[in-house]
Amino acid sequence: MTSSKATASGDKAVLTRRKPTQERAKARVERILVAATELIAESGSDTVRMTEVASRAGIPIGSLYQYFPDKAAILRFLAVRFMERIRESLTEGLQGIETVDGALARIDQIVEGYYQTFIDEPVVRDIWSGTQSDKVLQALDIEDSRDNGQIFYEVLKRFVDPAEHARFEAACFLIMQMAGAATRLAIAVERQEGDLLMVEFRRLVRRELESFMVAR
Amino acid sequence: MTSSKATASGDKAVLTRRKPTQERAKARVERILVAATELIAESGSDTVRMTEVASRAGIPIGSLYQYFPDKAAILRFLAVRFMERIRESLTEGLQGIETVDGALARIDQIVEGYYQTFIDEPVVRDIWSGTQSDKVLQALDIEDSRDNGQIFYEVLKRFVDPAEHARFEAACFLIMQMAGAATRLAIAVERQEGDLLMVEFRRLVRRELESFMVAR
DNA sequence: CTCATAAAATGAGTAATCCTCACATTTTAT
DNA sequence: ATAAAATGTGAGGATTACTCATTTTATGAG
Repeated sequence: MTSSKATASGDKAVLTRRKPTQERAKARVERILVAATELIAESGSDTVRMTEVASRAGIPIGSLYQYFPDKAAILRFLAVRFMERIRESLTEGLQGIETVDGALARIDQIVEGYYQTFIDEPVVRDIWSGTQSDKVLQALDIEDSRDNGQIFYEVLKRFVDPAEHARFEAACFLIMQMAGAATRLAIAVERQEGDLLMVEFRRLVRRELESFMVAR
Repeated sequence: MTSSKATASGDKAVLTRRKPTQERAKARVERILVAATELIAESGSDTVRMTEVASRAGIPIGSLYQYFPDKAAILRFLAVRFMERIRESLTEGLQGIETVDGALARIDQIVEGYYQTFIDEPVVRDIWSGTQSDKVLQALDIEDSRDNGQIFYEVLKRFVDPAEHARFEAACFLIMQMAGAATRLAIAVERQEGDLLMVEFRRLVRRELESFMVAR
């Protein structure tokens, strides 16, 4: 999934784009992404113009469209890249868990780290706010939550009564989406209030997980 | 807030529009909204064209812009109208609560009713999915959650230890946003899975509230 | 090295669509 | 009846995502 090829584009017309194989082409794609990232950081993804991205990247507009079928594809690429980053830190953060308490503490850290990432990176914040405006990205986000929830579930299910496994799986999925929602909310309000909301959210998650994790 | 005048539009330029005072004008505004609603129901808010709305409403494009400064304003109006509807049913649903158990049961009903509304009304679903694509609407949504959370808080705080009131207030706000997120998720996936997720969500809310509501 | 063929690059132009504004018409006030 | 205010109108301006015919560069066989 590192390349720009995405089967998810089967919405209206299948727009096949050149896949960068030569070095020069790969460098170009990267320059496009850098340019887009900079411009988003400067003025928000809504106001970014394709011509601006092209000129900032130092390439003609036609070349830009060689690699990205449309504007949304650029944002999508950045969003997917971010999702991959999150996935990694999630997988990493869940490694070597031994006890229920250990698990809960680790999850607390993960959620807090997630929030911090949004605070620190304006581009992530911007693109993520607009996640819901693109149906394709919306679907990707849901699938991402589902996958992350699955990872969560696999790691934690051993602490859960097998009779509750199905429910717990659903809960993990739900929690992932809610983490996104809570974080979006927290970054949208004043910093201080956001911090407070995240504290409450972490408590909520803990409580929810505790309710599943019987002492063993 | 029933009129189209909204202070929230202080983003770029203040676009003051004619406020319908004559009967004819009021009828026109209503026809615009009906036309927009129909078209959204038919093909989704993304693909609705202003010229289509106008012709469906049987008025020229210029007249449409007499009452709505831009396309987003129409969607916003419909969204706000929906928020008002929800607010009413929320206020109503919280009336005459006597016990903690009564409160919890009532809230369960409210959340379920909310979900049902989304399932039953495709237009609501469509506009709401796009809530996050419009910054202004996003802000309105957050303020709405805050207000609803406040209503919740006022009704339920008597069951909560005063020392926890501040936290509880934040939790109510958070829960409102999460209800929106959970519902959006539930309607985005297959019906059966959505039902399951909502069951989990309701359980989660109940657990969260129970944790605050000490027996009295 | 030379030429033919394929791949990639280019940017002026097309198409779609939001929205304006100068003028016409209708309503209200005196 | 007349002036003033409110409302109605739709051709066209403005923006911007995206295309495609043409030019440039790479490849490779003779």
